Amino acid sequence: MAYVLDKTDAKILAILQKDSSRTTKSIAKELGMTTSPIFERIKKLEKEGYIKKYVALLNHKKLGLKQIVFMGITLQGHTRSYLEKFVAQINGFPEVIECHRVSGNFDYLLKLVVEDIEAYEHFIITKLTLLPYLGNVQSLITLSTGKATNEIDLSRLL
Amino acid sequence: MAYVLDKTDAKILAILQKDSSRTTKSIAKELGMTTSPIFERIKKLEKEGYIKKYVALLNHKKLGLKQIVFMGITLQGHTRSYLEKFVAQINGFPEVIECHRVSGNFDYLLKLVVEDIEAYEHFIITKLTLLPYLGNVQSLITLSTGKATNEIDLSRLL
DNA sequence: ATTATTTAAGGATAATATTCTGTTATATTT
DNA sequence: AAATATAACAGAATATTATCCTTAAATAAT
Repeated sequence: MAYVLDKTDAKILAILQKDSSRTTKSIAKELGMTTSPIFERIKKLEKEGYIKKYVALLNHKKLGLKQIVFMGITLQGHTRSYLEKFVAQINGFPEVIECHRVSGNFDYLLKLVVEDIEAYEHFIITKLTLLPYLGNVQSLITLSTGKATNEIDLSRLL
Repeated sequence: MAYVLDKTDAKILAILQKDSSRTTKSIAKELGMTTSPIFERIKKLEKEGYIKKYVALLNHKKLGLKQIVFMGITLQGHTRSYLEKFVAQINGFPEVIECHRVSGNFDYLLKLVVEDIEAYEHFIITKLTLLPYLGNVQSLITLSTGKATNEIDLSRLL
């Protein structure tokens, strides 16, 4: 039987997805509880898979990766093997941090983080265009980012 | 004078962006050092802003948010005040986790995480269409996600 | 070569994570 | 509704880590 979250679990998730360096003590205090149940709940949330992992989010601009690019891609063939091969190869490109199969005007939508436009061009020439069955490619160059978060809306559960 | 990363710093960042629950002890062992320098370097990386924050990544599907949608949006007016107002209002929508000003066929590219298509439609009707100056809207419904990470490519620094 | 400056090592301390036990509340069964 | 089983909590004890401090080694500057 599936484990169902209560509001306390939701609050813990809300806190941790904002700042996972929070201590159980600090969370316990905020929620008016002791550390034991908070600790146990967090462990359960991890074990049950509600928490996928803990990561450090880096400042990509400071690390020299200033350009975000989205690409809408159309493939020429759509057999299962084409699609699988495409995704497999995309997974090997560290520049690509997201690859979504979509419905609409493209087959795939990619998100890339690269140094600059020049590096983007280099990626296209040396990597992307080597993929077979590639159809149309449309680039969306990010000029600025107005919002960027990984926080899931949990208000429904709170 | 700007602080420049060495390879040890890059390795630490690479480790932490994969798993920030790693202890300094564990990292120290992996890099053949003691905990003190690792600890100090991490603190410096935080202070200098290379590490933005630590977060828990949640399993959105398990939390009932199964649908990812991208939206290409065109505005009717492009004065500064239009754009600023648009971004400000977008920031108030928890469904929208990313909002990028882009060049190309759209003005903005949005990424949303919602329960399902129905919830997406509800978002459009009750929230998006209330925005003034809205021009064309194109939806890209995600069918499946072949890759999704937050890990920045640090190979250049290693 | 000599002197600063930075970086690491090693150990000490403080804080937190983790475990354990007894208790209370909640739910289930009869 | 009473009895029983189950789950959640509080509080304390222990194990690990984080954090700080001092000294030594390494690197850079003079």
